[in-house]
Amino acid sequence: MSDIVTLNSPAAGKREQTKLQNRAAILDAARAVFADMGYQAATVRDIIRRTNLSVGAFYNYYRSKEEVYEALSDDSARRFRPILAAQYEAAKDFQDYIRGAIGAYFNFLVEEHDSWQSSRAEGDRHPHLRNDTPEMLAVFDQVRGSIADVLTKGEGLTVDVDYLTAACIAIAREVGETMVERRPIKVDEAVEFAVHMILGGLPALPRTTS
Amino acid sequence: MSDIVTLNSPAAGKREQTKLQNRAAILDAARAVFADMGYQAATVRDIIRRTNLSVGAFYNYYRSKEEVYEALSDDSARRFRPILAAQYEAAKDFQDYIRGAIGAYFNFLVEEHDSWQSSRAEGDRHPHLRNDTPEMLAVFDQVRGSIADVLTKGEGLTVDVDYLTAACIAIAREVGETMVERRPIKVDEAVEFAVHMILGGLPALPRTTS
Amino acid sequence: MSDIVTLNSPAAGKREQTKLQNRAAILDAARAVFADMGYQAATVRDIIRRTNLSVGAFYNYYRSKEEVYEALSDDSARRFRPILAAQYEAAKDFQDYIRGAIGAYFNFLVEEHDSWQSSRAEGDRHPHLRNDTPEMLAVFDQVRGSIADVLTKGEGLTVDVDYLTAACIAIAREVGETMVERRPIKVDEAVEFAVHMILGGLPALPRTTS
Amino acid sequence: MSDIVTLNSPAAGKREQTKLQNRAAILDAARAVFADMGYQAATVRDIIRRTNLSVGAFYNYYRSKEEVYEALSDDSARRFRPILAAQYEAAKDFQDYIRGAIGAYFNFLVEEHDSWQSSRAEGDRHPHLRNDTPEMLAVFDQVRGSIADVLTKGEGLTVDVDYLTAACIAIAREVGETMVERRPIKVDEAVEFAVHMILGGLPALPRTTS
DNA sequence: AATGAATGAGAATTCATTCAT
DNA sequence: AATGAATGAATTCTCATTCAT
Repeated sequence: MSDIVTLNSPAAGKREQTKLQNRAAILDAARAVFADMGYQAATVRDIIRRTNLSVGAFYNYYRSKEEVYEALSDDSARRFRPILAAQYEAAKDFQDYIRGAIGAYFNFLVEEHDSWQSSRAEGDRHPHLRNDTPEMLAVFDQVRGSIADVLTKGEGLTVDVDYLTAACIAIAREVGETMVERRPIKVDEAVEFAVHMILGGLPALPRTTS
Repeated sequence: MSDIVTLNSPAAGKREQTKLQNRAAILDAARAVFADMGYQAATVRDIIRRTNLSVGAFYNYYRSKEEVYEALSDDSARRFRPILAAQYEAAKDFQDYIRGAIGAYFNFLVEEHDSWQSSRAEGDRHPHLRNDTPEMLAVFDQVRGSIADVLTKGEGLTVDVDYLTAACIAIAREVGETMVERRPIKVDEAVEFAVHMILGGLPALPRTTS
Repeated sequence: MSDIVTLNSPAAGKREQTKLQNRAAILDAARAVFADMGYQAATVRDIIRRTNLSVGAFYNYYRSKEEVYEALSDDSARRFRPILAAQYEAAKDFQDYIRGAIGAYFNFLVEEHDSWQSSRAEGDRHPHLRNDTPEMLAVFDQVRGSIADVLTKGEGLTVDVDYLTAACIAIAREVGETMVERRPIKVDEAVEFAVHMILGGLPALPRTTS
Repeated sequence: MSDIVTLNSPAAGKREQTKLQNRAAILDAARAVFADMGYQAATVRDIIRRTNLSVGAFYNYYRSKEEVYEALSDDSARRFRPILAAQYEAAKDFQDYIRGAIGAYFNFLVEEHDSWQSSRAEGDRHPHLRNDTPEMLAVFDQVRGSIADVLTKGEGLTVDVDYLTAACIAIAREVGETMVERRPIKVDEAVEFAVHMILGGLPALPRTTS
């Protein structure tokens, strides 16, 4: 949830408090709504309905539906970035890094997932593809970037970086998605699977001639 | 005056011809539009704009945007099914099958890709996630099903089938996507990569205790 | 039905025959459709669907939906006019005329009614007002005219002619409507009722001072 | 600053005021439009055009054209019902009742008529049949019901109740219509006419054998 | 700031009419 | 003439955004 920063920040008058809370409320509602019906189908009224606020108030905080979308992306990215960075710091090598990043991502995923009521009401045509949420897309970009980063400067890996990045992100994405849809959710198991899938495949990959 | 009936394309009046062309034109336009902006964002007008036809004509052929969506899915599935089935027949074992299926899918992908102008014009918000096309979703479902099928009845594979299927489809999806976005398109290279990624990872996977 | 004149007219080539038949077929279909759903709600396709003809053919015979409406009016009026005229000739006095006119109208009504399948399918909001058919309106105008006519030149009737005409037409209309909705249809009974209602009321009416 | 709450129209904020006015404006416009071109032909745009409001506003107040229709019916019925009930109470016998009901109806008619600008602008195809307004139909139903009611429980009247009701309503309807189209409007005269027409005709009616 | 009604551009769909065959 | 697909204006309705209170 996005209220991490809203409380106890020094010099927060009651007014400022309320403003921050409302901002967060809108983001939370939007998160849920986008997850339920996708960005396009979601209406501003859908969002504020999950809120104590009025349509007007919505536009006091965000200039448009799109701005909320972006705020959501930024928010997620902002929260996920330090976690990923920490993994990066702590990592000894690529294998270590992958394990850390996947772990971080899967845990993040579970937290997010919990925070949605996931009302998942009517005929959801794309059940396996409701992670095109602004949040997730932003996080994917991060992970993608960091994987590419590690691979590029990594020890003599002469594989196709584009493909490997794509594969890593793909595995993380789909295995993660599968994970949160099972009961009970076993994060470690999923991490193990994804990690072994990636790292095990690695030695077998065709070498690039460059 | 004598050759009216002699043109030996069976049962092809000029009228019927045009109708088939129009039907195809709408499908093609819809394909492109869905690929460019996604199903939800696409409007009927967007579709017919890429066509010589009028709004009315659209509704002569399809009752709604959704019907086009389904036609597109059916179409893809229909074309892809036999190819996949052939691979299944020819396959000796899982490895064989995977290679065949991936190969078939990547070739299919290239064909599809070629058939779109891929105008990919302006504000493309999700460049890396535009394979949630009806076409692709239908094909994914196919591949997913057949992989699960092979895995299930396969020789003593005691891995998590859900995860493995997810991973396979994920790799195929994203590597394929990456492939078609590069110039020149090297199908074989991509197939090699994906296949090795999957098969190489296999032995390393955690065994299920069941 | 409108095919009274279509057969055996001298000098009718096969072509002319067909044309007349088609014309009549359209009118018949339109009659039924207008009766079922009203002029506004009826579509040209609704009309031709009850026909062997194509949309194009429709416009070969009539320039517009409205023209059919008018043709229907004309047609009815043309068929009803001589009947009414005959009554007028035969009538000795106002009472005689009223009886004759009402009788003619009610019989006409029953014929018309029979000629419709009266599919009367779905939610008909105005069951008591589906006699605003072009046909009926035209006939009403006729009757209205002739009643006014008789009254005006009639023997010293010093009543309000406008009102009396209105009342006569009203009674004829509604009693007639009621009649055709009952089973079995008893024309004579209805005629008796309407006639007595009108004629019985007559002596009681306030005299105009002129 | 002190009198904000003191304005003693009970619970009437300016906002509420405006809303009520808009609601009424839409109803008025709809009344006029339905009267001018009939329910079927009328479009929502026709209605809001006679208003200061926008299309959107229409849908803030009513969900569809049909809902306006119903609101109109309800409105009329609601206003007319008590008047009719009062007549029913006051009436000594059938004759009394008829006079009262007709009188009430004609007065109601004049009020309604006055409240419309009756723009009756262009191509008015059915000048003599524009009382198929939701308003009027609702009122007819009322009158019809109450007449049938009185007749049924009335003293030994062995006439055909269906026909008599139809005839009464018919006379009221058409004479009323004629009345409001004349200048000057003389309500009493019209009432006299209609009442005598009905009551005078009564003794002459054929008896039912039951 | 908060409210929620008003706005109006734009979406889906229908249908009278035209026109190529 | 007959056919029926094509056209596009017109209709209903939605929804992001603005604005008066």
